[in-house]
Amino acid sequence: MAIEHKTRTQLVAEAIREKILTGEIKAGDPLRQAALAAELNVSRIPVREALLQLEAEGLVNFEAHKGATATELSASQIDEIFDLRALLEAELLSHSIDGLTDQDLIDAELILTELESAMDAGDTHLATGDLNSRFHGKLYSRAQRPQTRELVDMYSKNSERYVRMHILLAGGLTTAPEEHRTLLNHCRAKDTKKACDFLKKHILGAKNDIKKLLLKIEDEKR
Amino acid sequence: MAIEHKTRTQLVAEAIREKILTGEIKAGDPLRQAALAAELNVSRIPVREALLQLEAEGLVNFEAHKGATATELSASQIDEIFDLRALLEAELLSHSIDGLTDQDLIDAELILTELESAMDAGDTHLATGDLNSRFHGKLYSRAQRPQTRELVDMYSKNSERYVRMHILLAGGLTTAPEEHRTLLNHCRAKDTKKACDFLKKHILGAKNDIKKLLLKIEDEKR
DNA sequence: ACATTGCATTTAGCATACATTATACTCAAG
DNA sequence: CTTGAGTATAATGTATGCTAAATGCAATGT
Repeated sequence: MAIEHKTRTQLVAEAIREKILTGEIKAGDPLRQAALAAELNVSRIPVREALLQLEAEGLVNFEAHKGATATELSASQIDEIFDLRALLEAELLSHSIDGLTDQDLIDAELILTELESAMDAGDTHLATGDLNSRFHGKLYSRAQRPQTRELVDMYSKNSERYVRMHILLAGGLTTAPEEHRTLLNHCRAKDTKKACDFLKKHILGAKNDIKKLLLKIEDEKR
Repeated sequence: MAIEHKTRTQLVAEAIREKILTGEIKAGDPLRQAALAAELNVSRIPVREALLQLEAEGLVNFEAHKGATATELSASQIDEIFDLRALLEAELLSHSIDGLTDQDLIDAELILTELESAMDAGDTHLATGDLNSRFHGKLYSRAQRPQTRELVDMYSKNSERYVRMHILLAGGLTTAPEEHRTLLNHCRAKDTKKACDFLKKHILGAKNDIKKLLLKIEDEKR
């Protein structure tokens, strides 16, 4: 295994992405190239290139001569993104479900139990989001649709900070864990239609929770 | 109206994009930063940044320390991209169709007649692709789904060179113009289901044509 | 008091120069 | 003849510094 040589640009991109996802950089905040460069001990070039990458990921807005800002997602944008996720993830699942092996299903269940015990332990942040996306990822793993997968990953990354915010403010995921169990069972039964329909509902349900929260926050600003 | 100041990066990106779409740069070709910089009379910095943008658009692969190449789409990737397009464009249309005004429909029809006369005149290249995407764009114009729209635009840009290739080699679009008429009629009737189903078939039909061509080319390489 | 123009400051865009990595080639050893 | 280490070369990655655009502020005139 060759040691991998990460470029400064990649490291900087990771650093900034993390800052945005954790909320250290809030939506709308300007991202000054010089400040970031100084903070991370690099020149402005890798910072610029990292910002360009993050723009492609939808995490920052980059305006010529004006600078970059962390993207601010309005309630209507959240709406659209989750609709897209429902559409794309159902598509992925439909292509993956028949290829899922028994081992895959066991793995998925293991992740689920881990997720449940993490929630019982009151682990509201980090772990739950990660485990959640690992569970979904497992179910999509046999889809052989790399581009679709990439899209889905991008959008879930982008929604992550809002999910985290929601977990923080609402004190946990409101979407019950048994929803995941139900989904898993549909997959076990290889019932494509039921599984995909349920998945869509599952995602759209999460959307509504987050949207409510966001609308409340948008309101409070006035 | 303020004059718009295009940055060198943007200009370079447009130049390279055009080279790729017209086929001047063929799939798989390496893109040397220094050569492009010299050719376009800029330094390597804007070239690098342009290449990063093009990577986000899926036109270029950028590998650290190895350089950039024009992306090479295999038959299976074409397959996936067109599936995605069918899914996303149907989604867009479903959100747009009820909002389409009479004027929109007239505009769409005008574009169609223009397209038809261009094809009659034997204009195999440029115009047809552009008019085609303008027609589709018109139908989606009331969707109020900016992110979805952006995705769709990205993917049609990315497929464009293959469509052009197909037009060149097969001597024209095989998808008959009356398909567009049929689609337009469904939209006039505000028959969402029929319109979307037909649109999907329309896109998947184009997919199969192009895939056949691509498989033949891939075969001939052996 | 208000708008407007011009200047100063800040910040982004870009060119040049240097550092680092990957690759092709040479040459020696097995 | 093949293989492998080492070196040369060419390409990419990054730092530094200069240029140009945008923003804020002050001064001037109405």
